[in-house]
Amino acid sequence: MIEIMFEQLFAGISGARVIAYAADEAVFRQGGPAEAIFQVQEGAVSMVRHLADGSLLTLATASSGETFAEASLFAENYHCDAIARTRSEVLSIPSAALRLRLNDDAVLALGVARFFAGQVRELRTRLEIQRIRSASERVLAWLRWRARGTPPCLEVADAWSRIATELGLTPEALYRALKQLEKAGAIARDGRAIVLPLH
Amino acid sequence: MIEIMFEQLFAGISGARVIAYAADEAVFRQGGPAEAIFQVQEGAVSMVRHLADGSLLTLATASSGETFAEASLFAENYHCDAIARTRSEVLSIPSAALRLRLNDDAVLALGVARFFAGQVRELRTRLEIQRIRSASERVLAWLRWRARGTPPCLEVADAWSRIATELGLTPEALYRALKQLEKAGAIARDGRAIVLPLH
DNA sequence: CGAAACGTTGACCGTTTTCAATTACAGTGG
DNA sequence: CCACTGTAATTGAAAACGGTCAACGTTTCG
Repeated sequence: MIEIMFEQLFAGISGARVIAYAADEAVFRQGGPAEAIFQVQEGAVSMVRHLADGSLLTLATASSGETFAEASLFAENYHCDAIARTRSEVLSIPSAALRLRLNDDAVLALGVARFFAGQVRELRTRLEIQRIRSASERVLAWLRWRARGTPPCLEVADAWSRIATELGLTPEALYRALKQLEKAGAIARDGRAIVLPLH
Repeated sequence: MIEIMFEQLFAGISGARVIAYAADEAVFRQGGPAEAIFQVQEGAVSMVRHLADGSLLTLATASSGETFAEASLFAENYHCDAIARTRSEVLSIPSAALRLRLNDDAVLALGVARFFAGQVRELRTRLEIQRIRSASERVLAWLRWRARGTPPCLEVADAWSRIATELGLTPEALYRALKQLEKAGAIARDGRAIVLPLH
């Protein structure tokens, strides 16, 4: 869903390209000119801020499908480093042309606002799910959030270990939670598909 | 910061008013017409979705200063309930007038986009901090994020117990983490002020 | 003054992490 | 076609950590 919106939004902007980065390579540096807005195609990119005492603080990590450096639409310079965590491919959308158009084109600006509003909603939900302390309740909440249809079900495309990271759990804890939920009848598994029976 | 931006943004919109809600009272209901966008002044309001099987899923909880139902700018109906968790006061900004203006006024639309982009950044960082498992490292990351100046320091305005909630910890765990950080020399405390010594 | 919320500490318990080992599985090259 | 290699999935056991409960001191405010 995010990808589609993102692609639609910026379909009219020329100069988009996909760039590959090695692990630990910088996509951009704090203080550098804010030239583009990005979407991770493959891999993961962390936003890292250099603090006054020389230490580092990770502000965010964007994985496949997620965007980063949206603020480059509104700022002159980047306020953190973007470092590829692993070998990554990143779609880069130049922001200069976009910025120009945004000042005249209310519809485009509104589209951007709408896109960000959607991200806000998604992030809030992820945050709410993160605060659930019990591993299995957290996993169940995540599944219920992602599931579609009647009965609600979903195909898990990513590796479970990656999902464990998104959930703030260790892979082991996730496996155990899934098993427990299955045993309790809260979910049914068939390969990578999960079904949530209606009570 | 969020409050200021929010107030600025919607300063020109008429019909804003503050409404008080009792605990468990609904600000709006899923399916109802999306008539306003809100900011919590006092208390806390949860967004709750009704799922197919009749159960509930909490999507977000907005506390003092935070906004909710931004999506009412883009949708006809609310997609969840908003329920006051405690006695709350909520600033309500009618969205119909706003929607009209947004289609013509690119600057306002861009301001809204910028506002949401800021929220996205903040939420991403909170999410990143939430995944830190160790209580004291989580607290330290939060402090480093919020601290300003040299040496980095911050005044804690809210009650610690509220901050504990924001951090996804119990108050007890937070007190212990603070004590531990202080003993380790990672922070210095003076009443409600926290200083982060430069190494 | 008294009530209510906040702050602080201690002890115990349960869950998750951690570490380690094993199995399944996909891709690769002999 | 099969051994080989790396990654993901799974299970077990022990330790660590934060949650919970309980008690008490402190501050705030009507």
